[in-house]
Amino acid sequence: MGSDTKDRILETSGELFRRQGYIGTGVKQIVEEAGAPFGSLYHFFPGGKEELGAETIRRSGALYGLLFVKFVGADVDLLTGVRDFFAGAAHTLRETDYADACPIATVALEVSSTNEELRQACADVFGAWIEGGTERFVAAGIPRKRARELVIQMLAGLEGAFVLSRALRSTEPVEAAGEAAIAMIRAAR
Amino acid sequence: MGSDTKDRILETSGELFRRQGYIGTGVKQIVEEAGAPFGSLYHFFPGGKEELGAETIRRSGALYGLLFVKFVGADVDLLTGVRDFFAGAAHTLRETDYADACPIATVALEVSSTNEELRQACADVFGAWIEGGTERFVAAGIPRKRARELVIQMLAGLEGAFVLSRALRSTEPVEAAGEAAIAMIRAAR
DNA sequence: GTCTATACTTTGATAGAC
DNA sequence: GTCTATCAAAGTATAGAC
Repeated sequence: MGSDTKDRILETSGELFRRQGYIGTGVKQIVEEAGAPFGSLYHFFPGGKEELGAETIRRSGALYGLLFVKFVGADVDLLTGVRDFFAGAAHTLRETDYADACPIATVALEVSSTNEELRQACADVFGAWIEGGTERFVAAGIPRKRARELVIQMLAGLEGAFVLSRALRSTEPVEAAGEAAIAMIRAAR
Repeated sequence: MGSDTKDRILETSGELFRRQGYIGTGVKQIVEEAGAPFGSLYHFFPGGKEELGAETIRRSGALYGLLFVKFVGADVDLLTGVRDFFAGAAHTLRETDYADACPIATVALEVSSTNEELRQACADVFGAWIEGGTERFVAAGIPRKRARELVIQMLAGLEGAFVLSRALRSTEPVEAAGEAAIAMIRAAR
């Protein structure tokens, strides 16, 4: 079924897009770091870099959504889960020298005004995150309308904190955004 | 003193970096849209694209800081000013088909792990915004420590909302982030 | 399906006439 | 200082042997 080579290419492109963005990552670098033959890229992705980009965005986005669910699952306290998720994000930033933040934010900003197909892929991922988060917050007893707004506020805080933390090389923004999310959730219950 | 041609180049690169990022913008496109001779770029920026990039980041960052001061000056109510600033950001997004958001966020994410000089330029801009905002919030009666945290939370919310709004083509995230900022400021007084 | 070689385009940058 | 022509390198994509 799933090809090993194709999976390796997608995993590698996901890592590189997260650190360097879509435009800043060359297809030669991807196949080289994936240990894949150059021809395989166009075998598995006939649409070239753009098709690979779209598939990478959706795959990385789905995985990051699962990471959130792992921290903030239905079985754990919402407040505790969110706190742990932000703490984990700060920890990962420090461990990776501020390279590993959101897997699709850089790409989203790069392509939003220049590539409609990739912009749509990013929009689908963000939309799924917002809807999934809203369901989780509703399950915790927050009214749906407020739940959706709250998820967007939390996600925006996280994404913006990643921008600031990566540039400043400090986890202060991520920690501050986590505190804001916790305070807002506490007030909403 | 200041050269017209150099100013036009910086203004053009600022607009293009905001929409397409640093890597996605070619020097040829910059001089063409600036109506400047190609040779002038290397006359005014001997360090090439990187020197132009650093100067553009600092210039655009300073201008955007002034825009915030224009909305949230010492003479206007803090809450009103912040509300108007977010409303203005949402309005600009709609007017520009979601192209004009933060002038340096795309560049910041692109270069944070790949170009130390440009990363430092972005860090200087964000640092100045945070410090300037902190002073304004302190002047409004908020304790310094909380003021700094609050400014970072507001700025993170804005930056992240820009990422979401541009990709989703909706001002909902920017509006939600504005509401969050207002609520947090209100609670801090 | 794998892999190499290569075509074609665009990029940042430089040289040199004027 | 202005402007054109051009370079070397890197980018994406393709052809074709195996």
